[in-house]
Amino acid sequence: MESRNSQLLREMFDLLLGHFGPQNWWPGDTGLEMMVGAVLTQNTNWKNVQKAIENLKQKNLLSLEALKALSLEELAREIRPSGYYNIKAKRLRNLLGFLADRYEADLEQFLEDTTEALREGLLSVNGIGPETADSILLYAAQRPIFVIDTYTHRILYRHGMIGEEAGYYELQDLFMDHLPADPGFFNEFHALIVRLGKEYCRKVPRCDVCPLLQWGPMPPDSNTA
DNA sequence: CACCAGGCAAGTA
DNA sequence: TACTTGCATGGT
Repeated sequence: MESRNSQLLREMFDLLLGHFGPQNWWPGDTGLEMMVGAVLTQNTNWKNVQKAIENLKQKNLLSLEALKALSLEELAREIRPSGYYNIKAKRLRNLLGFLADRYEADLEQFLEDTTEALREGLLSVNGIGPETADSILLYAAQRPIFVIDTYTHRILYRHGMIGEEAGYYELQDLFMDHLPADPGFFNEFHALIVRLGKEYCRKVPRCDVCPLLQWGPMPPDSNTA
């Protein structure tokens, strides 16, 4: 019995794909664009991130050389629409420094490294946590890593598949231990989860009963007044 | 007007 | 170790 979780997750994916269709997420043109997007989207609507990225693109600043040449103030001004622009400018700067130190500022070199080394390195950068690191691994480097976010936690919790206190890696293992390691599949699944979260699985008290996935109980969030 | 968004780090006890 | 707070714009 290839575990009940495996069945649930596959059923979940089929329902979501059938209902929403393919999401075609992260249509970033380059690896660098997706890495920058991964940082800029921290706790931020993707639409705001697009504006920031568009600013960089229009001024031909979306390259390692051009970004490195910008002062922190200039960089912050360009990414202003993405919010938290001062701290995100620093974080992008930290990421650029990491690429320079470890990979000679060569994205090809970066993308050839092992998944384990990349992940460990990315997590050592101030401003890059588990989700940002995994987003870069999945989208930019196309590694079979499942990205966990707040929606994933909320949805699985409300459907009784995890405890409320479950951590990032507990959730990630749930997906990665029970599903085939396919980057395209992980990409689509994560995008569909976010889509479901946005439309149906919001915070209490604006939480509706999910119309798609009704196989489990749906407890409220205890820590949201 | 309030609330939220593909998080993370620093400060506090 | 376990909470709490700062970061900030733009859309509903």
